[in-house]
Amino acid sequence: MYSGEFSSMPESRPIRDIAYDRLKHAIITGELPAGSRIVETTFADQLHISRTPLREALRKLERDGLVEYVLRRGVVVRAFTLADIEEIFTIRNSMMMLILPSVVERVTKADIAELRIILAEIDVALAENDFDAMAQLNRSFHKKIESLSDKKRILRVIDDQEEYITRFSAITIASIERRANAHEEHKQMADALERRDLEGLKQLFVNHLEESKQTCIAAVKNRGI
Amino acid sequence: MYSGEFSSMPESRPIRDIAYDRLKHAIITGELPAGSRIVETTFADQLHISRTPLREALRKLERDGLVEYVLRRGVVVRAFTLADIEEIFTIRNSMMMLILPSVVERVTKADIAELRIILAEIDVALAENDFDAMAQLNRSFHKKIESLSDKKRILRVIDDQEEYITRFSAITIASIERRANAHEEHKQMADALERRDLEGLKQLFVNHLEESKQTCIAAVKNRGI
DNA sequence: ATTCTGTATATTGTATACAGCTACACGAGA
DNA sequence: TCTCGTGTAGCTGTATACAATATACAGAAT
Repeated sequence: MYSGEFSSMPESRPIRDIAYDRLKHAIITGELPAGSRIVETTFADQLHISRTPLREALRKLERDGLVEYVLRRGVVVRAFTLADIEEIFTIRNSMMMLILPSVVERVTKADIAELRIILAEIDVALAENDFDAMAQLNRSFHKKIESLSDKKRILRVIDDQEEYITRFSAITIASIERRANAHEEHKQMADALERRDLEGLKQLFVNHLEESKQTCIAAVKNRGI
Repeated sequence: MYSGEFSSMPESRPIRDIAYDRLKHAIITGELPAGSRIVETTFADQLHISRTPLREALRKLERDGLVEYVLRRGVVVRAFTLADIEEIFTIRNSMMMLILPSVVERVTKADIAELRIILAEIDVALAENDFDAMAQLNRSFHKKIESLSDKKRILRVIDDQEEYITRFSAITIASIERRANAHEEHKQMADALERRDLEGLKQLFVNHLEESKQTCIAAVKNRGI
């Protein structure tokens, strides 16, 4: 029956997952700001799908904590308080401390090379003031380091928490000194990782995340959420 | 149309949430063991509901990580490895360390009294060898302590992780010496909390969770999951 | 003017219909 | 006996239909 824009992928995942990804992306990027109401018929029509898979996507987002469900009123994109941001960074920091030993243990020369490539790309993005690319690359850098660990469940916790703050990454990057400093810190991380210097790496992460948090909080205070 | 067993609650939550709770409970208690396939039509009939709300419940369980989804094959209750259990306790321990300061800061005399009541009830359950009651009460004890914190997001992480191991609580309690020791440790926790002895409490939790973990792992190794 | 109320409308909650895929059983041929 | 279709039953994926409820708004009563 359905033969819309997804038909090109014969082996494709269920439509509900595609809808889920789209909505999640829209929320994370801020395209759908906090407080937005997600009316099922409207969004279903917009995505050219029926309500059924859309609703299933909404149930997932509900469990993710990205949207809030009100009985008989549907879902609304959730807002965040400064306390939320504070906790998210705290959790993330704590989880990083837990996986870093396995990261240091498992890292290979090839991994370091990959990290250096990303850093070089960030250099370019920095020079070109390409904020979108920077946000993407910074995320890749962190993801790459995290992926070196084999602690799947801890990684999932980190991932879950990260989803919430990604929408503020643009804000953080907008800060001139912060984006330069962050880049410098990333380079030091790659170095520490190459030396398999666990303690050094831990300290770098603690500082890095603390700085990011402060920048994020300051920015949100100024602009509101 | 529907006038089944839920009709007695006119203001009730959506059926999908009731189905979600039921399935979750069944998984957590082990009534639905790992590997069980959840066939939509079968379970929908069983719960006297249609597939639609059941499917939405399944999407939530999927995000919880309690079931696994296979394309065009539906969902299966997920299995756990020892590595999973290890990580779950690690995460939980780490999160507890993060909330304990706020717990110690916010605890009141009334809270302590509540804890002592639970402890007295555990005394009774212990004497009567009522394992179910013990499991329930132990959980209440921990929940009560956790609830003293105001760190909502961290609490949610703890809660999420706890869901996974609850199904092993019966195993843990089955160990004679462990259940006596655990009770003793709980009493010491209440005392430390009353003294607002943060460091003591931290140490007690680290030991308590470590012991629980070891018992859990040993039991699972013997019986399999 | 204000408040209340009835009704229309919008939107969610649930059930059902139908299409398509997958796995498995069964039988034909080697 | 084994292998390889091939049909069929069972199940999932999606769409649609229908029911129930909340909201908005107009009009009546005060």
